[in-house]
Amino acid sequence: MEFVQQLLEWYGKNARELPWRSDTSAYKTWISEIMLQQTQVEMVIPYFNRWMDQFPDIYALASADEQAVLSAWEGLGYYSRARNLHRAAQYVVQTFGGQLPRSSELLKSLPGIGDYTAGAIASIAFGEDVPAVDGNVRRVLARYFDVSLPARSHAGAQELWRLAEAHLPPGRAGDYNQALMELGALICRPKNPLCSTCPIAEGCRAYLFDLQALRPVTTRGKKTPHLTVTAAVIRRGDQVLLAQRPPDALLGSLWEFPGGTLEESDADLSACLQREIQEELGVAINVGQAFGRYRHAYSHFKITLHAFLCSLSPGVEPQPLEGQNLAWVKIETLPDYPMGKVDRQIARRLIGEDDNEALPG
DNA sequence: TACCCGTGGTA
DNA sequence: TTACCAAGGGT
Repeated sequence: MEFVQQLLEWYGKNARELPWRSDTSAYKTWISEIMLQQTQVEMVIPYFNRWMDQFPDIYALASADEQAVLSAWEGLGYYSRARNLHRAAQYVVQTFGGQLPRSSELLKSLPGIGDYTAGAIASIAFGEDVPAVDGNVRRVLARYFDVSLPARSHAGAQELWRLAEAHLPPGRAGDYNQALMELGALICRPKNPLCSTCPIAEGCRAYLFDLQALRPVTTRGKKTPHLTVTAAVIRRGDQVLLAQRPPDALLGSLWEFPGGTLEESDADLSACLQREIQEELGVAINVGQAFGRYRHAYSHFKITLHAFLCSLSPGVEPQPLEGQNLAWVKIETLPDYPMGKVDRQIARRLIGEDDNEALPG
């Protein structure tokens, strides 16, 4: 059976013990697969364990507040995954009586489940004979079969799915898919693959031709822009002002210290902050002393954020001009509001934790 | 289709 | 420092 028998044998001996592998229930498999999207195993493990304590089944998830779901997700990134998970749970409870659909095709109808995740859940939890091609599988197959089409192109993806399906051992799709992924993660790594210990190196064309570094074929990404942004820590007594971000934006539905991007027309950082607050909240703020400089890389751009302690003149009340939720929050309750990394650093500094997180200057 | 969407690790 | 990568999906 070509390389598949060797692959399955290797997987049987070398599979890592992971929290979601001891019980391949549909719910646990689903949660783990969503968390694992674009996220490494070591990062997911503690989140998965906490999640199962907090939302042990689909009913607990469906009935939870979105804010609690986002807080459980805080730090994992790609927050639409959490919002989609929450929506999908409610949909499954309402439409399917709490039972996740058992077929790959139906699973794809749920928000947040695409081709890969549908194949993974259907094969691992329900035993359906369907492939699941993720970044690991793309790399393993592109090397083993020396696929020269760009892996992320339409034609390349089609070819890789075809290869995955063509070699799928009936009745063992779950192990087969996971074995390919495990091999990609542990042996057939993007850089410095461990070909000397690879169980299928013998038949690997990339190994034969020494093309490992050129497979899979990738295309150049564009350069990431670097923006300068400002944020206002507007204090009033023991409270501070938070704004909730739009649901479909970057860091959607998370809370932040209001502010925005420095523009050419801004004379300086203070002018930028005053303009942004005027636009978003309809008020003039008094910009006080600097409260830290933070660098951060998002998925497709980088920022340097300058935070400032600010105040409002007596009687001035901020307005949600862009339809956003606003909240005056006591400092000690800041941990209750889900935030992205930079805003969380600011919040922690306000509380008095991690006094040295901000960069000098 | 290309672009948007987080964060942490690595070379 | 920068670029790339990680169990991708939505639009």
